[in-house]
Amino acid sequence: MAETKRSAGGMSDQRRERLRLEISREAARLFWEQGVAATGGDQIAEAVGLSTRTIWRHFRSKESCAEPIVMQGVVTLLSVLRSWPRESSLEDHLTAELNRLRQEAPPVSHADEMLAMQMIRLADTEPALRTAWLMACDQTERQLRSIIGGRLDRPEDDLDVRVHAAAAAAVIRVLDEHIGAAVLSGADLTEFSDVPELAGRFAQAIRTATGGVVGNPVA
Amino acid sequence: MAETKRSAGGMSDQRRERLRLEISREAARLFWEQGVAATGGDQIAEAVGLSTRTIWRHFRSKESCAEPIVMQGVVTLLSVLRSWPRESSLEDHLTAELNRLRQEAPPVSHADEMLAMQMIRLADTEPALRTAWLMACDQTERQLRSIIGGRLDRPEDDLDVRVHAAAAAAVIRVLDEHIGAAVLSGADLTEFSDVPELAGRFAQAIRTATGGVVGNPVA
DNA sequence: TTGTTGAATGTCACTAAGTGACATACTGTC
DNA sequence: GACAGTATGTCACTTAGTGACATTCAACAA
Repeated sequence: MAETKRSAGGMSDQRRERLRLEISREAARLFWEQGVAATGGDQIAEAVGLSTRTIWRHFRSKESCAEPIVMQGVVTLLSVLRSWPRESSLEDHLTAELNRLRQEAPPVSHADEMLAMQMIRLADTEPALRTAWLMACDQTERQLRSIIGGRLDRPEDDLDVRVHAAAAAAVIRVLDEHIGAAVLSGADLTEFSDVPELAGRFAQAIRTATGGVVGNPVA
Repeated sequence: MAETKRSAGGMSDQRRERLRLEISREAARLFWEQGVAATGGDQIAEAVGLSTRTIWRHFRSKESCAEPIVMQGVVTLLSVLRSWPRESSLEDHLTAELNRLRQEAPPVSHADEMLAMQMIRLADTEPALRTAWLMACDQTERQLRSIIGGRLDRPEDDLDVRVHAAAAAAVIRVLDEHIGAAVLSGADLTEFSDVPELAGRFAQAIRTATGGVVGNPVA
């Protein structure tokens, strides 16, 4: 299990995150295969090869085991937004970056993306998982605050920044839910393989939800 | 405990909601006074005068006991929006209705509003309560879908309608968090007693978040 | 009044989520 | 190789939450 080195003062954040993700993968697989209620902490622990006690050291509750894998569904978009240079428009940057990622090694595996979509789907009917999904989106929103705050040269706890971040996070969530549902229904995958079109939809939605404040290049 | 009559086929929804609210009030009070972790199901049950088993018949989890009271923080706005006539602008309708409510009997007591704010405040540091708050906002969003769908003459599961509803719900949530925090910090209550100003802020935020689609009168 | 019916509640035993405490194993440093 | 600190395992324990069945209560009918 030891794959990465530890830095001074405890387990490195990176290693901790990797482990959480590993647990999350197994938990999500079990949730999907047999339902949340039918999956126990013992079962998750056994699947990942740890003691049950250790699971609860890394997650505060059973449902929250789904959060990291569900986050994988938005980390790509989030990291792309973090590298958004001030002189580019949202559409241009998104299109360029998503195209680049399509060719290079993808940052998140296809299997993980499927698991994330399955969890979001389950969240539609299982209240326990819905809380996990909403908490993941809440994290997204907090990260968007610093991104948008930086872009507008304002503190990230500024009210307007928070309002814009919340609106942006909300539309990203709905689009994610929509795309996930479509993919899982066996819909045409090609519908979402047109990168400029997809990037345009996200960009346009964010631009609209923030009243045009987030989208244009800034001086 | 019997206060309302039962209609055919079980407890009336109204009576059920009243009971849930009553439980929620006691739970919220205890959560605020001694923390969520230190409050047990038995304690909530005793405070409201029911058996513990009955608490779990009405709520799926301890944290969810906070949802109804937290919802009270937005029901007023939501009911005002539901009565929004097509020929009015959002600003006009909000101002008129909030003014009317200020004079007539308020639909939700001041004590309940304080409890709601306290729960939202706690949600900032207690993950367990944050899930309850986010779930309450999720309910708000679903109701906004039908309101916005009706206004735009579109089905409520239409993608654009869902996107607009999500953005609107998100900004309402942030404004609520902001106002709640300000009130609890002992800030000037008069800052929020200027009805036209307050209505204008909500209206403007919703209008912006929906790209101007929600706000104007419709033919 | 009395009997009947159906839903809400109470009681109690039980499962499972989650924690505290302490022993052990691992990992990097000297 | 000894040392120090952290992660993990083990086990007892608390408490959230459920299932099953008895009881109470409100409405309605005879």
